[in-house]
Amino acid sequence: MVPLLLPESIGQRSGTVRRANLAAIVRELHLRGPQSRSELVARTGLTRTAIRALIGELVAGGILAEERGAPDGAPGRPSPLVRPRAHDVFVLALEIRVDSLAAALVGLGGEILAQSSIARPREHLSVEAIVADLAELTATMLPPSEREAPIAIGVAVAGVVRRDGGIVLMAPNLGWRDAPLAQRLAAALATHRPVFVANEADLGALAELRRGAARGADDLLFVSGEVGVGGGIVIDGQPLTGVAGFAGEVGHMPVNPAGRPCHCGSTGCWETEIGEQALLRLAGRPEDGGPDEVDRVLAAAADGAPQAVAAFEELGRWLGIGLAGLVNVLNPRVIVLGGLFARAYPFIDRALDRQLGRMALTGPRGLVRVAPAELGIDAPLVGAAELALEPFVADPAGWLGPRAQLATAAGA
Amino acid sequence: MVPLLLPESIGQRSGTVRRANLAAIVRELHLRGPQSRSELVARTGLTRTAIRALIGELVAGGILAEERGAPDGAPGRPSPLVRPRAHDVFVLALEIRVDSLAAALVGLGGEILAQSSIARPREHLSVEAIVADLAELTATMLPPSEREAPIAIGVAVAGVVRRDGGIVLMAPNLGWRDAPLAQRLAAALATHRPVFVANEADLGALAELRRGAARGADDLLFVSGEVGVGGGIVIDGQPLTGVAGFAGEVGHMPVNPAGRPCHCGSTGCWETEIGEQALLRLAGRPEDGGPDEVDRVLAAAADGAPQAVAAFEELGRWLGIGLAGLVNVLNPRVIVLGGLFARAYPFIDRALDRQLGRMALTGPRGLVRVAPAELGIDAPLVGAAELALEPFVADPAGWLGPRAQLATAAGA
DNA sequence: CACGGTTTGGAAGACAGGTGCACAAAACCC
DNA sequence: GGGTTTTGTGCACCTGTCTTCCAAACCGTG
Repeated sequence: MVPLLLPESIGQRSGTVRRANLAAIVRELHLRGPQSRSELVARTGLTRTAIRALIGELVAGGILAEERGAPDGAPGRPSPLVRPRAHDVFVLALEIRVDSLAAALVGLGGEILAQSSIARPREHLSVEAIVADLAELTATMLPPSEREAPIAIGVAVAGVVRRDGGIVLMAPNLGWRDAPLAQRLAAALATHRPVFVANEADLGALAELRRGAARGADDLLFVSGEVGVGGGIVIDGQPLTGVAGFAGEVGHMPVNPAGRPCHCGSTGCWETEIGEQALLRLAGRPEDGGPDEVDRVLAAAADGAPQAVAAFEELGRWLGIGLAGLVNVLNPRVIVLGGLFARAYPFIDRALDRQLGRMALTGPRGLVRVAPAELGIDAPLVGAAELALEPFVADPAGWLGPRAQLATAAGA
Repeated sequence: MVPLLLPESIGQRSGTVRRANLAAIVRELHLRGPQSRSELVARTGLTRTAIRALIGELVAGGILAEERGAPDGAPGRPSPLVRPRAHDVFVLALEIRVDSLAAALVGLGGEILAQSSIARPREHLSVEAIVADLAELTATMLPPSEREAPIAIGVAVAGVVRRDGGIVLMAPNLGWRDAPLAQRLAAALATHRPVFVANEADLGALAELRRGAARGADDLLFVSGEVGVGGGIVIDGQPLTGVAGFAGEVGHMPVNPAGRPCHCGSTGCWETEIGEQALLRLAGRPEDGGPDEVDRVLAAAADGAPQAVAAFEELGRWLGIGLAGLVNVLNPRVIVLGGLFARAYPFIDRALDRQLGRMALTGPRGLVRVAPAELGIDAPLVGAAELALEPFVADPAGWLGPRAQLATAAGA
């Protein structure tokens, strides 16, 4: 797996090596969980001596802890187990959903320490109102005295976010345009910790890649059906944001120029064929019925109601058409379907595969793997935590304080 | 710009630093041309001392040369000019075109040292026959005694190439399937140098990014119209190959499910709306007329013939529809149009922009930049050279011999 | 329960490679 | 020709990993 953040300068100095090695150890533990020292030696290719010094520094810095590993019956001196101190190094993850707000505290290593959510009226709300609600929600998990305890804050939002993660350029469902969400949120939370904002589908993709259905892969296409259709692309472990943050807006890929007008101003967008409204239309229900109607269609399909089953088949067919285009452009290893598509997966499965087989160029060993999401509704929240943890994981040396003493020096 | 090749092990050792710094210097000179030593100091952020030692090693290794820079009127001791020794470090670039074969010798820094091509009958030809012709073509530029002089060989081919660049999985125009081109070519050229094969559109993209219309950018979408429609995607300086090498096959993106059958077996592929045959159909000419008919349509449009002009407008419209989808998925900084689209650019320009404006999500400052290719028919050949040079540029230390003496040691 | 075998942690010195500083060299300007 | 500026050069120093040797801790066996 490749670091998300690139080195700042192209010239490397000696210190770069140590920083890279500290990062390699922390990333390994973050992604694969606690390991023995000697496992880390094997994985990084470094010597025991080097690993010892690096881990010593990270333990002294309060980032990792070492403990006696469980005896495993193997001969030889047992190697201590190294684990991230999730309760000391953690982030606050937030998500602005269509009809709720969610928050979680997530520690290094991915452990969810606390989680909560509140309902939100499904109508346009100002940045100020939502930010205030998020602050209130946060207060239920984090007493005011610990406002600065999370090392960073990550936010998932259904909208286009500028590449640097500060400003929400466009969020149709919320009616936002050029909203300085990061700044407002920092003020409302009364924290000086950095706030990182990103698109919910991009973060869902990251979450499924690291902790969900695509664990182990490093290329992924994530397509999630909600009110609209969002997409997230990960290439070589890096989320693809695009120049302006628009990448992955697969819902507005034209698939049917003779089709219906889309609210984005274009015609025949994929979203108009596979979005929530398209499903309700196909099922002969009121298009604006919202999630309740969708649930009813799902229930009907589960009961075998012909119109519902047919509606999902048609949805699956259009899903396959769009995915075929994306496969031919991106050739990903895994496609993960989230939101509505995950819940409806058993009903769209066959039509989707058939269409994909017809239209996608087949690789040497058949098609890409298509799988429903594993993390469900929490995917973007988990992704927001990963986003917020990323700068730390990519350079833990920066968090070791002005000059953390080496373990050896501290011991003397 | 980011190295194309990733480090092998996640643990960094001290030696890594020197290798990375040698690579940084060579890459800088390769991409931006000859520079003074002090410019390199400024760009890499390394100290004069470090740069001196590194350049000394590269000069001693025969990779770079230092010479007195031209006096520029600035005060202070003049800094020597460092340039790549293009005549000592060069590659052989080959391209298998629809109706010709092309070859070039390209030096480090991108200088074309020699170039030639021969015609090829437009019919299916075996790997053996083409490989033999390529060897013959090569012999006209490179005497047998210098067979091993190029440090590597790069080949551009219109087909899907396995990610590792050894095997052509599928080349419809040539009738190949799982063709071991790299191995056969090495045998025919009687060389032990490595042979790298890649898709011509991917290489065209790389070439336009580094030496053509997208110089300076590091994200690019390249779409080229030939018999079929090929595409190349570059993200953060890295060509996107996809898991199996299929990435960038934009020609087979479905854009019109109610459209025509495509030779790939699917229906309504972009290629069926914007390929050579589509143009000829729109212009009311025989679909199988080939390049000569295409030239006639271009000439007619230049004369203002209504049917030809209308044909290009319709082509531009469909080009815009597909590009809008790609923009919404990839959000690239630059789109470069090659082949037919570059030649027809003045006639498709307006319709394309109009359609793109209608269907693409607009970034903060309007749309992406769309530009015709600069390198013309040579783009894939230039890209093949870049491909072949890449391993060298990414790690020149490996070419410095078992143990090249340091300049200081050599001087003593 | 003592013993050897095995695996791992620990400490000192070697080696690699970039930094910083003082000084010399080579240009320009007046 | 002297002063200024910029850059190359040599040397001591710092950071950081590798190598080597030894000690510690666990297993199995007699």
